[in-house]
Amino acid sequence: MKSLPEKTIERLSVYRRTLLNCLAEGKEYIYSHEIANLHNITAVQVRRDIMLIGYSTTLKKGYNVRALIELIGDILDSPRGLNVAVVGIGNLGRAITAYFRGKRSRLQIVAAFDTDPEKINRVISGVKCYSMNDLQQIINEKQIPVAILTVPPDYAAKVSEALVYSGIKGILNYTSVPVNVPSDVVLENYDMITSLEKVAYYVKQKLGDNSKVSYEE
Amino acid sequence: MKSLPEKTIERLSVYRRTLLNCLAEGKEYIYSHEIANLHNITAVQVRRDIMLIGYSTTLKKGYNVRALIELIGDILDSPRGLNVAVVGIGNLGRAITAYFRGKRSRLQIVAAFDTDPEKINRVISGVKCYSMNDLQQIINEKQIPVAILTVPPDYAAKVSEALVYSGIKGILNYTSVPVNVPSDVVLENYDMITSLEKVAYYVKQKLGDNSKVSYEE
DNA sequence: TAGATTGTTAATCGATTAACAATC
DNA sequence: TAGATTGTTAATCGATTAACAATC
Repeated sequence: MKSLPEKTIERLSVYRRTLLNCLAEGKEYIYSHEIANLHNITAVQVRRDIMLIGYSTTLKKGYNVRALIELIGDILDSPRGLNVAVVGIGNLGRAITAYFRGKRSRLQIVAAFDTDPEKINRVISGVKCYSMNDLQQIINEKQIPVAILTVPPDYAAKVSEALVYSGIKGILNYTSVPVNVPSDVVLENYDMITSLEKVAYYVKQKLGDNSKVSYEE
Repeated sequence: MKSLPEKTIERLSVYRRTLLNCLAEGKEYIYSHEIANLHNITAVQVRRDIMLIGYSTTLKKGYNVRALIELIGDILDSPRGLNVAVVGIGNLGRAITAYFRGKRSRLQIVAAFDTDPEKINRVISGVKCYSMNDLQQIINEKQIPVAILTVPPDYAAKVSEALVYSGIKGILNYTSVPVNVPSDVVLENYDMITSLEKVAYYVKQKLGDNSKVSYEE
């Protein structure tokens, strides 16, 4: 279980949520092909992922849902949970905060940061907002290793530098600009413009194909 | 230029925005290693991407920024642009709409949909909101091939079905649940919970390594 | 020319899938 | 047993990178 493929990590996160739903519906066992159908992937891939995390069952009645959830938790979750900060609490920051609140108990959003005096020291979407000037202090006091970056594009570079300097270990970058971090800081780029342009590209391809039944006219 | 790798498409989208910035700063030519540094990738990868899109330069003073931007536009953009709908105009939907407005002129958000009577027929984040009941009618009238799905998780499955039925060709799924679409519909899953759990996982790994300088203590 | 740069093939790496043995 | 299912190796596919020829 040393080093799991990145794609497997992603799928485990998705599997877990599906499995939690199954459990809520009273389903205690699930076949690999059932998991596969729910995610539009193949049963082989599901079985391989499950093999990689070291789970196996002697029964032929599918996997034990509870056991799988627990095992995925052992892999993904930190034992004491992990604190998260939202940096930049504008439209997007607020939406994401609201979106996460209470969802994943092991990942707690414990602070927001902004430069707007109107927001500082207030509770926004259930999270206390601090001044960007107190970044380092709060991050240390509250032991926050993960930051969600939702500042305006022009601030992304400087703020991410400040985050790294303040001891942040992982950044989830929602801004549409690339940020630079040292190699010991985990960086995940989550570029919404790219994802939309990508869909648009493939849609364009399809529309082009279909012998002129085209929106492009 | 038949079929470009998916990863190349993603990078082209990012390159273009960087190149537009360069142009705004008056930079007319750019080396492959400059592009690479801005994106934390290798110059070889940049050159290969550029090779794949069929651009090349005889000069040794870098690529012509304007020409590259135009060429990327030819590949990614539809000649007449592409209309986009935001389906579910809650926190996240509004944030995304505000985020996109005016950014990419070739991808226009032309309609929002919701079930909340308070929202229907009002203009929200600059976009007219329609009833979810009028999905098919508006999508056809306005010729909207792409939908951004930001409804609450429990509605995702049904609404995506309705979108497909209404003739949508591409869905950008921001909900944290998998949706099922026929193979001729482009689907891009954009799971925020997964991306955060992924960062948390890799941060956990790092913290575990560093001989007990750990937040988990 | 020497150095910097581009363009491109071949090798490598990582992820998915095909094939199939094993088991209930 | 036959059929369904799991577990796992090997083959394949896709993406990145190494290596290097060509050019200014």
